Amino acid sequence: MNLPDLHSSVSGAKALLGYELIYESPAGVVSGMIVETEAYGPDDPAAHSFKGKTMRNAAIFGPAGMIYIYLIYGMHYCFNLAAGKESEGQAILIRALQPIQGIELMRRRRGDVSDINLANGPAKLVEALGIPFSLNASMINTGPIQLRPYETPKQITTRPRVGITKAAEWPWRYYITGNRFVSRP
DNA sequence: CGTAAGATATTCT
DNA sequence: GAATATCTTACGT
Repeated sequence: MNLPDLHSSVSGAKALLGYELIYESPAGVVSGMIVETEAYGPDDPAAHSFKGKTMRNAAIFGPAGMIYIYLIYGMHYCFNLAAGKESEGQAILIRALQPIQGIELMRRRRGDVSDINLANGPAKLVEALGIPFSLNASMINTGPIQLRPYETPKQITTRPRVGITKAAEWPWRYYITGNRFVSRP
């Protein structure tokens, strides 16, 4: 297997940087290098799993490598991977990609934006890759979504997570230092 | 450069 | 009724 170390959300968030995330659909192959992630849970008031399992978040409680896709603000989808042991409720949010394959397809899906803006945000990358919500609760590397090593980051920057109010000071956001495709350097 | 508003599903109070 | 792991457009400095 080409899976990174997902034994916890924090170690997985760091290990995923530099991996290539690939989605193969009938429309074509699109992929990008993961340049920014955030860790959620366990015992994390900002995590969707904190208040227990619901219909929406059940995939977080699956085995490491299960895909969790959720709808936020009624409009945007975000892509996560479950981490840790089954039913621990840990997840890693993929926040930004550097486009590699299928850039023309991404441009068509994202509309009239500059290349830097194709996938430099959690909802942007889902739209750019064209990942459908139907892949929620499926496993990475067993279906159309694949992960493989691409590049080893030279340096990783650690910062507080973006867009949350609970546990906002926890430094669980990681990105490749100096990469231009990070959402908020 | 900056701040503000709008879209609107799911969950919690 | 209010908040939320967001993005885009509009408008003020």
